[in-house]
Amino acid sequence: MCRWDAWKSQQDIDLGAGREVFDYSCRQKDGDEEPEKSHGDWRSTALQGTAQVDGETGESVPAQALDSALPGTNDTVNSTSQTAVLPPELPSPESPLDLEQQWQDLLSLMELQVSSASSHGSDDLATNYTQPQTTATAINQNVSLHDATLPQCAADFPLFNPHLENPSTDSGHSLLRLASTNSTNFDTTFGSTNFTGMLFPPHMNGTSNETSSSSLLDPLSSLLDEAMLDEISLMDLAMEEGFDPMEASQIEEELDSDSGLSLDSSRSPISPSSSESSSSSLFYEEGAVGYSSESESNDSEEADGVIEGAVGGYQPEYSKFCRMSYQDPSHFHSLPFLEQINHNHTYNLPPGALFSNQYQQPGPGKKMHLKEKPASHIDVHLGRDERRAQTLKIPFTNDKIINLPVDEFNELLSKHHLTEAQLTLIRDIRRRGKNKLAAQNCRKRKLDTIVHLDQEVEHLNRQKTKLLKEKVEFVKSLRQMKQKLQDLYQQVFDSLRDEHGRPYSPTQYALQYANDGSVLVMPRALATQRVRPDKKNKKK
DNA sequence: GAACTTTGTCATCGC
DNA sequence: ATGCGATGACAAAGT
Repeated sequence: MCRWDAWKSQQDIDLGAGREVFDYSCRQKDGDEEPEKSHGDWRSTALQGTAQVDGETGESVPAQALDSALPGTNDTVNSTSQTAVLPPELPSPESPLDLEQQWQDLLSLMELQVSSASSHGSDDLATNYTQPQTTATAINQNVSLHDATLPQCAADFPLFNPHLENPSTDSGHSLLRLASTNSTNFDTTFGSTNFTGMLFPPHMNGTSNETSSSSLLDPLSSLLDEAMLDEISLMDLAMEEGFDPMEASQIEEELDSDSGLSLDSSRSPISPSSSESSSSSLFYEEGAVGYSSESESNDSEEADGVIEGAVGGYQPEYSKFCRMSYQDPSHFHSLPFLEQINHNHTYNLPPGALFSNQYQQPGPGKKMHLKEKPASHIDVHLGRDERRAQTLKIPFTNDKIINLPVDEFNELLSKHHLTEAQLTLIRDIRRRGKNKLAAQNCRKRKLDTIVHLDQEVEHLNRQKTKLLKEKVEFVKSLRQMKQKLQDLYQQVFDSLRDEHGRPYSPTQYALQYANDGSVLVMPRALATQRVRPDKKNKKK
């Protein structure tokens, strides 16, 4: 600043006499550059809609598991056949993702079964369930529940294999093994959780209710009630944060179009209605409008035409090119846009824009002159180099000084016999002029980078919304599956009969899923005890 | 007149 | 070593 002040003072002293000579023609900006002003409010709210997520769940059903669980016959509780077979051969939950997938599979599986049962198996179930089976049920003797049967229901509810194992008799309690084909299925599916908690409804009065459902499937409940519901809450929150269902279709279209970065028209750089067009528009409107006329005037004055074409990209057409290029919103969608920005160093000013001649002054000083000295049109700030050049009688224009290539510039200097002061000034003018352009380019690049980053933010927000929606769908599926599992449990339990053909009391007995995959009917008092598969196998 | 933006300039860095 | 572009920082002018 001190430097500047000193210099300016010097300028005033040196050039004071010649001010009115300079034609500080007003920058066209005064009249025409207003559009460039606005940096568009492209930061508009992030798109909140999202593509519809396929709500279908449970597509890949472990059919073999169900099939094996669906013997279709009443050879259910076969006491001789050891381990009852409950076959859901679901893969081990290696990860939460796997577990989720298994849930999906199980859900679809159940849906199939339920539909099947409702369509043709209900009657059979009713009859067969009351039909005492000859096959011994896998009942633990101590509870006097021998010969518990699991009739036809097994066929309709493959979750429980009809081949009930006759549990060990030395356990001191009756266990009705309903199913166990292998030990890798259900237990692992449910994270090695003792199925007792899952399959022991508090009251088994034959009707499912909410209380029973809540306590029926503890693992499920934990899954849903803890993690999932939290996530639902998150989703709800996300929804509240601005998701507008009305925009969903629109956003969906955007996603479908694979645009990914489609811009709001209101933020389009070419939007004429927006007083705040995008920054890019600002840039190129500036380059085109703010300096094109100056370039034209320059053309008229630069008769020799040395400048034109001398410096690559400084043709007058360049400004138009830039403007047209960046008016196209498509340029905002891809990296080539940025590449263009980064490599096109000509999109700021035409060659003659700044120093077309010593009498033409670009720059903001015009307005000041209109206020202060409309007659002189002197721009103290931007015109100093020109004034100094004229004072030192530099024999060529500042335009040439700044824009000529190095070789031509040196050649030009060699052609003239210049004093040291003149050479110094010329080099300063060149340095400042180039740096001025560089600064303009730098600022434009910076703004363009911001635009691009903002678009990235929008895109990521859309992705986030989409994923949250998918998560909601998954949670819904889990809930449905949970309910179906509860219903299935209820039906299976209700269908069981002891050796006297009487149903088990839901208050005294419950189904328990052992670690080895078998399902047992055991007293509720023992339900809380974890069934050790190794011991059970020994009992077999 | 304060606050903010725009623009030019300088210093510095890295190529 | 030199030139040159890029960029942060600063200040003046403008809004």
